Amino acid sequence: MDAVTVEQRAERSRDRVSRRRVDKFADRRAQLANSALLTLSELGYARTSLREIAQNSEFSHGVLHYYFTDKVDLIMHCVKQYKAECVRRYDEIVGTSLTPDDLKHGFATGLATTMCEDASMHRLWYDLRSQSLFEESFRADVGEIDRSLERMIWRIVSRYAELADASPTVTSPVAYAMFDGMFQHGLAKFIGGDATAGLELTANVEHVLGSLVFHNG
Amino acid sequence: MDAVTVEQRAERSRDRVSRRRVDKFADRRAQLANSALLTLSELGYARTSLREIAQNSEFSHGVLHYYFTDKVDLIMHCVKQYKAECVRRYDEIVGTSLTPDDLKHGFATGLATTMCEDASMHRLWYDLRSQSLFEESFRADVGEIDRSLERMIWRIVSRYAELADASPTVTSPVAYAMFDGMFQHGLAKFIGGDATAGLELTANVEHVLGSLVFHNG
DNA sequence: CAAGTTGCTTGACACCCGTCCAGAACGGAC
DNA sequence: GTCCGTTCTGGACGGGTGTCAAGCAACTTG
Repeated sequence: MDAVTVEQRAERSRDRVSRRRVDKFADRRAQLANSALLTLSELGYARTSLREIAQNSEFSHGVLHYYFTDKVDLIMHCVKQYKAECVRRYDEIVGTSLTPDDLKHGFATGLATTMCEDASMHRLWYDLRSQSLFEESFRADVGEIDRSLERMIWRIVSRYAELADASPTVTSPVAYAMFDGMFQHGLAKFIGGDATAGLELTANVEHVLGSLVFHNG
Repeated sequence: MDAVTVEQRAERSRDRVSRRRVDKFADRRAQLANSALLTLSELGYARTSLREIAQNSEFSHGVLHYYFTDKVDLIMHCVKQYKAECVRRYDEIVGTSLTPDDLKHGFATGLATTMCEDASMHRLWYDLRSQSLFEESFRADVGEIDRSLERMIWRIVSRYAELADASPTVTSPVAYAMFDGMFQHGLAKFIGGDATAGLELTANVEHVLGSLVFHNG
């Protein structure tokens, strides 16, 4: 009588003894989330409907409720996936440089590159973050992503200070807020059609990071 | 046969020879825009419908199309009104201080005050700015507001440098991006329920503004 | 092969949206 | 009073939305 819920399907799928095959349920979820991510980043949260998402995938709209409990569940799964991808990108930026100038330049160009190449994804992030100011149910996940980004920025700043034999002059939240602000305004410029936005961001980030530490001794 | 359009009504109203009475047409527009602003700041752009706006006013939903051509016309009128109010607030902050520390402290507390008192308005602003990354028709107005805010910040920074016999170490766009970033993150914290967000913003802004200039001589 | 589970499609449901419109209510001029 | 332009109401229309359930297809298991 009771319908099988998405949670129960996921549970079964996790409990399956035969793990020869990868978990098809989670795979489909990820695949659908990926389609949704494309549509979301193109239309924005408000204008994206489940039917639109399904139309840009190879499935029909009904299947979304087979893999996700409701729209919020879908969106949040997309956001988590986005977060993982985002952190991965930032991780690539860190740790490859051994001198302070290398780190500074690598960070600045890395930010500018992802800003231009993944502009649609980033505007979706800012869209969802704005929505979380109204919709309380978004805040937990959005807040978690925000904190992970802040930690990422702080790793850059403190590592840069370490390499330069210096100490940061700002706290972690302030550093994140500053770079996030610059990134956001660069993104707006870029989406507005200004092709120099990337180079501008690179220069600005380099300058600010350089002036964010105080040399010891 | 042709219906009288909103533009024609506005035109007649402007052309009216007897100006003893204030322009009732523009008055009602402003009144309705004000109701709309309240609803918008409470629900956000996506979830606000014309019927909801009308319900929070003392009129019916049909009248909105008597005073505004369509939904975008209404929203944009609200945004313009918001912009005027916003600039007014910032103007109150500037020019009352004669020492650099007074200006620094006045600016920091002013920012924190409006962040807490008008939190809903500010989140609407960030909402609309995010929407403008997707909806091109929003960009002109949003960009104009953004530029006016940048000019306002730059007046603060350059005036502070002048009072302190120093020179700014960053450009106008970077200064705006930094303070905007801090404001935005403070707002998120405040709306998330953190009562110390105001004081934190004050301290952060004071610190950053102080380190944003280089003393001459 | 047959039975049963899972995956997916299709169409329906109730609701909300922006827009438009016929007409009621109002208000001043004659 | 009548008349007429302005202001406002409330409902209708077409379309889009999230959600759900009935049924079909495909695959797994006995």
